[in-house]
Amino acid sequence: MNNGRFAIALHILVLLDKAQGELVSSEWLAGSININPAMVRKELISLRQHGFVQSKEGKNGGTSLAKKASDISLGAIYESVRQLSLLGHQKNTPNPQCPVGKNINTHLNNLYNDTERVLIDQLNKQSLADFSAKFG
Amino acid sequence: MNNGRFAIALHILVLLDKAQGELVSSEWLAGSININPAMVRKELISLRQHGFVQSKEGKNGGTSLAKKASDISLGAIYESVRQLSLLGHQKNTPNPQCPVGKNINTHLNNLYNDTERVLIDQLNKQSLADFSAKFG
DNA sequence: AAAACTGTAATAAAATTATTTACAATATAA
DNA sequence: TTATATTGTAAATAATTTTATTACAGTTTT
Repeated sequence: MNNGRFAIALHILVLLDKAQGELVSSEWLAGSININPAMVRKELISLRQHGFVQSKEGKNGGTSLAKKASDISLGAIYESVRQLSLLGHQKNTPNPQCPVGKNINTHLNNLYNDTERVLIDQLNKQSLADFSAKFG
Repeated sequence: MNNGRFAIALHILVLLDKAQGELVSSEWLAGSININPAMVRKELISLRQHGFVQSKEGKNGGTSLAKKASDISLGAIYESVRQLSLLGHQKNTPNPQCPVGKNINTHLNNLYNDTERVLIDQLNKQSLADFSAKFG
């Protein structure tokens, strides 16, 4: 993977869970995570697109969870932030004249996909509610 | 993770397996992977330190596998190139005054470790010999 | 109409990763 | 015993990716 976004997304979602439906501003979220509010808003775009949260504009606006925390699996959160394949190898351009080079990307991709499937299954064993509960 | 090195390391090891004990030069390896020989040599340092390969200096020198391909698991290769934790979050410095921020790194680390354990177990189901056999 | 927000884009900075260059050391072979 | 091929390693540079900042238009509420 590649993704510090996972930590940010999960952090946001835990905070929203703790807010119990109250609207929370991006500035407040940013204060807990200790990053810039614009970064939070950027991640919120994605979380909204994936149906995890809903936002309200304007004064006293903010964001809340769009579904129950027990219905959001950590695997789904992972999938919302993942970009490339797990082990990276974006710009892999081996020599096509070599029998190994010619085929390695196919075999690597198969391996990555299988591995990532297992990783997501593992994450799916836990919901946001489970994770959030660890914070007492 | 973070690691394009995994692809390079595995590619090198497959090539060495195919060479059946013949010494292979870093230049030749670099030609198949289509990267610079110095990059190959850098990765070889690590592979040597992990006991996967052995090198011979001087004219007609090169590198060969130091153990049977069936005794090198993909999980061990992964572990040789991994640096930080799986999902990245090196510079995560949340607000310690927030009850969530204060504890999130602990919980994230536990989650990452558990997840990575499963990932490595999955990779360990395959040896270098198994992977190399896919190349006919 | 003022204030407190979100939404979004553009830009900049920092960090990471990859590449190149260079050359000393070593071993073989002519 | 000299030329050559090769590893070992470091330093410098370049490219890419990630993260952060700034800015401001659009929305709601008061």
